[in-house]
Amino acid sequence: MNIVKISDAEYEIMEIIWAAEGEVTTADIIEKLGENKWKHTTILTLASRLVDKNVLSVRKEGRINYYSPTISKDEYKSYQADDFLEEMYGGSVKSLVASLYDNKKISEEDIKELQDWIRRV
Amino acid sequence: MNIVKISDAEYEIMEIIWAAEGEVTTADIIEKLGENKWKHTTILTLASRLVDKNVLSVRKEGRINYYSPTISKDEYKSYQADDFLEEMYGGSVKSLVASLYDNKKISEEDIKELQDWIRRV
DNA sequence: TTCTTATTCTACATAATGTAAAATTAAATC
DNA sequence: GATTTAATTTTACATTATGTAGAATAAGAA
Repeated sequence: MNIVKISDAEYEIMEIIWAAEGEVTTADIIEKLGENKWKHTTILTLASRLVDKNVLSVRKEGRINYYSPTISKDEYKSYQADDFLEEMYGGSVKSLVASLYDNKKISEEDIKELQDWIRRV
Repeated sequence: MNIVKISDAEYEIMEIIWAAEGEVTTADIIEKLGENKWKHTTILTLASRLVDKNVLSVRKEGRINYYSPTISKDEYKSYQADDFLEEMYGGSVKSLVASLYDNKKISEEDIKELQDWIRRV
């Protein structure tokens, strides 16, 4: 499956859908966002783009759309992470982490936490 | 310093400049790229956009431009990496690596390599 | 002074994104 | 069944980034 990047506005919609369990209707999305964030047609546009991007699927029942994610948030993020890793560090996590460390973007603490995780894996 | 993202074409120019040592002229860039990649004005446009983005600096002597990076390739990459990390994993490397691991984007081998690196840091 | 040539300006098409009105269609109501 | 309501789909449009380069300008060379 080819996961494409989604925009900031699209991501906001996905967050709501990921946070919910089971299917979500447009009304649900509007409720979570608060009526004043976007006009409802805007939300529908974003949702349909997400469907185009294969990250959201829709089931139609009468005139109601029921949306559900085709991929979990964690999966989505890991796809993006892997993409980035591949693109920038030739797929080497070590290179990524070392680069962050050398440029002081992460601390000893961060490394320690990572170390702990590795031990437990 | 605020590091912005640079486009693919811009990145190609930067790679040449990063690979060189010291200042680089337009002629140098054209030579490295091969005459047929882009028209020279295209290269100049890209270079000027890189200057706008503060990732390239230029020194003018007569009518010749001498370019040099304002940031190393590794620094640039680490900025992007940090950005990504912040955006997607709230700055936690552990979360990033765990997510990659859980979703099978990286192997035991990769983890082992990371482990070795940590030991030596 | 005129010609070359390197650089800067201006231009333009394409794609992504944010945003939403207009049109359509399905359901509810009279 | 005809009409109103409400949800979805279509169409639209401005803005920005990007790839690409021709026109205009300016600085040395001849």
